[in-house]
Amino acid sequence: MTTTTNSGRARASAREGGGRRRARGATGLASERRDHLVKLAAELFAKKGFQATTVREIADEAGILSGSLYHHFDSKESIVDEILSNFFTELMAADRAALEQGGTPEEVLASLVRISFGTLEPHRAAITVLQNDWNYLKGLERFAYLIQAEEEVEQMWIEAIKNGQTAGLFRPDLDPRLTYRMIRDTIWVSVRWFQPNEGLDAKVLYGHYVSVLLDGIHVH
Amino acid sequence: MTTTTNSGRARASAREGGGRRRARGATGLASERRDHLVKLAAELFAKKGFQATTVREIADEAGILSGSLYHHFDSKESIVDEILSNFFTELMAADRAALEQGGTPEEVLASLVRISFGTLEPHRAAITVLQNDWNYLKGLERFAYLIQAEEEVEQMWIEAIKNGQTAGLFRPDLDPRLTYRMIRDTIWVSVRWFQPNEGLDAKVLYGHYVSVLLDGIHVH
Amino acid sequence: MTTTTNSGRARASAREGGGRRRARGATGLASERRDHLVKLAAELFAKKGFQATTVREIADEAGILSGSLYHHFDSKESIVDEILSNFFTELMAADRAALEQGGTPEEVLASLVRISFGTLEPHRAAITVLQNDWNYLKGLERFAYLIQAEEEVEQMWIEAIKNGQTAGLFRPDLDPRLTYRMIRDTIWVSVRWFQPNEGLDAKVLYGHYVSVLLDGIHVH
Amino acid sequence: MTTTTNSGRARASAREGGGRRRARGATGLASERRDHLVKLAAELFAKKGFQATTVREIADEAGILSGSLYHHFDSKESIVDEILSNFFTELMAADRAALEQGGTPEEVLASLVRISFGTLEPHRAAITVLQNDWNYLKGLERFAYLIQAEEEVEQMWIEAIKNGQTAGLFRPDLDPRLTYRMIRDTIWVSVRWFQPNEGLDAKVLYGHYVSVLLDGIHVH
DNA sequence: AATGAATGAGGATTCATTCAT
DNA sequence: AATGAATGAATCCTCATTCAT
Repeated sequence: MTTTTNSGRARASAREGGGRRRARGATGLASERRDHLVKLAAELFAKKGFQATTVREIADEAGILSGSLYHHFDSKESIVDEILSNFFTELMAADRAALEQGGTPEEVLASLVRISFGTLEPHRAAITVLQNDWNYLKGLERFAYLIQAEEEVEQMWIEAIKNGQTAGLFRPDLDPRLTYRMIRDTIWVSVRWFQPNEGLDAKVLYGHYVSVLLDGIHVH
Repeated sequence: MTTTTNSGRARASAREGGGRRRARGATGLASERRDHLVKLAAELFAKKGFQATTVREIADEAGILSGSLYHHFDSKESIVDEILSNFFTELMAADRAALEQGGTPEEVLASLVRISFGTLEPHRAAITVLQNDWNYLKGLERFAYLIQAEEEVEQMWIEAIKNGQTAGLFRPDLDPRLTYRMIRDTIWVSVRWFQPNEGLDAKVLYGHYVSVLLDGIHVH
Repeated sequence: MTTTTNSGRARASAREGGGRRRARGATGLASERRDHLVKLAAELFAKKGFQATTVREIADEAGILSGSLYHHFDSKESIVDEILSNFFTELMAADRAALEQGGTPEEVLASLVRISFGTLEPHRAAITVLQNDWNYLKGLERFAYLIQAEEEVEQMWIEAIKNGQTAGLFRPDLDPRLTYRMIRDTIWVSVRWFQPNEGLDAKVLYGHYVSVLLDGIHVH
Repeated sequence: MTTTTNSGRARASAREGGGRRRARGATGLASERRDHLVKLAAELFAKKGFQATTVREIADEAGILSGSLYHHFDSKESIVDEILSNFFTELMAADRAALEQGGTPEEVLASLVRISFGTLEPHRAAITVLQNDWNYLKGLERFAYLIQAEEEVEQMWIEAIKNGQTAGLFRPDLDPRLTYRMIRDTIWVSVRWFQPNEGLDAKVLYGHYVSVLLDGIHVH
């Protein structure tokens, strides 16, 4: 079991070798305090970026001194690790379930899209960090597992898209991988500007995006 | 005249009152040395991120000492400023020209898309920085002008899309603003993974994206 | 409450909005460590000047690393701020008390002079900094409050001198403001060369100066 | 002959060893350009302080690049050296002349005071630098000669004061050295706040100061 | 007489992290 | 669980000075 993540599911390689702090209980429940701190940090990371957020700012937000954070976490990286692995664990579990449940290719693809949109609000911070700080984080060995997780997700989408093409539902001239990336990017990047309030909620955005992706902007 | 930008066109407010270094000559041509340094820095910013790139790394790349960079630039920020304003100046000039040239709404929109794709290679570094570091840079007063530039671009696109709807070419149920953002994001985010070599060049990507955006992935 | 001053009394405008470090406890007592560091810094500032004293020198004197100073202080400026505001707070409180206590104009003026001389030893460092580095420090916004403090002191002196003139004790042809400045300068500038040991103590100096100022060097 | 000073008179020890730049012609006339630069630098040193004034600021003021200053001067220090030695050379020459000319002790002392006041305007910058930056400059070997110059001045004053005491004109209970310093400080420190315009000119200030020093502020 | 590019040494400051209490 | 003090390495930037042109 890793020292910093509960799931471990999303994590391809469990970097052991330590566990000096905070093993979670067998029940899988972490301390509320810890979870609270992760949430505070997530907000800050999303707002200011991972690098630009200092450990002191996180501690200030929590009303403690920066050194005290290290009672809960190994490092600043382990906090963001927890945020990101939580997100991927949930996303992949949902994606797998969608594929296992089956249905028409269109239904499966719609499920995948809906799942992605569904993460936009509960995991807004994680997605924002991924958008803004991935370029930096990907350089750290510790986050290599995220690349593998992302590849697994990609495979699931490509499979769904190919099934749709085989079934004659989706245009056969489209490259499944490019199509996946286009959809993925278009959804996740929206965290940059999408504000769930304002009369534009996630459902409207979802409807609009799915509609364009499926039928294009042309009048047919 | 600002000390950090050549064009000034993209820059809404000329922040004077510092400028002890490096005004460009009346010809509008900067020194070759300076331009070279900007290019080196752009590569590094794109690869490692703005914050994660140290001034020393830029200097090392140029074969000089870090302090010597300050003979050419006021600050690290003024380097990235130059990179970004160059990009926006060119993009906006091209967009404006496309609108002025006119044509059918479809032609205009196609031009805007083609222009955006066309910046992907010459301004790859700028776009990458914008994708990865904007969250940080937007917090700096000095980059407020970029927000205004982006808004002007948005208006041009929205106008083109609306014209297409009025002409009955584009689906009237689509929100022009959401549509613009979807297209913009989808194009620019691709710098994250798009490598122009590999048998997948910008034209193929362009063709694929335009095709999906115009006609959707559905078989009609 | 400011983060850098204990008294706040001498400080005309409380510059809030930073203060992530070091608020003093409710008791108004700073940590001994901090006070010790301020004293060390004061000595160095007095000896070498504010600008010429490096943060590393202060830290060296304290036996810690330069970065560690920032656990206690926001900046080098906030250290000197503390030194100077302590001095002004005390001086002004004493001056106010002297005026409130009343007495003949001569007694009041003598009190003011005695108070000024009395600060020469306990606040030698602050006065030295004021003499040597004021030209630099006055350019910093943060020290604008010192100008106002000085003006309040001037008003108290001028009042005392005018009272003496009204009472027929002091020559009516003298400009109270010029007279004040002459006395003030003459006292404080002496820190430049006055060494309290050497058989010339502050009392002798005080006696000499008061005698000349009151009666002149002429034989009458 | 030194490389940086014309007079050499005020300079106790002629630091040779170079003379690679700017020897003055046998006529004692330096280039106008050089004198102009010294004047510009003097203004800046007086306004901002010696340390706080950068070589680039001086060059900017002269409309040249900072490196170009080194065609005229060895170093920043040699500029201030020229400013200060000019001042001392003139002051000492005048003081010597006053003593040689003789007269009653009162006349001699009055002359010395008048001479000091007389330097306030033409040498305002030098005196200001001396007041503000002496604490720093005195630490530099190169300026040791100023200490000797100052001592010579002190001796002249003390002699004059003693003569006055012997003649029964000045109070015999006063310490001549303390009296000198009091007068000297009181005059020179006034550059800090004294602005020659404003209806308060040097003559009024002179009259006031002399009057107080000679007769005190008491009504007799 | 001046430029333009660079040096090199240092300066204040930041910040993740450690650790004794 | 948390404090308070400190570390140590790095960061951006400054500036007097040099020198080939």
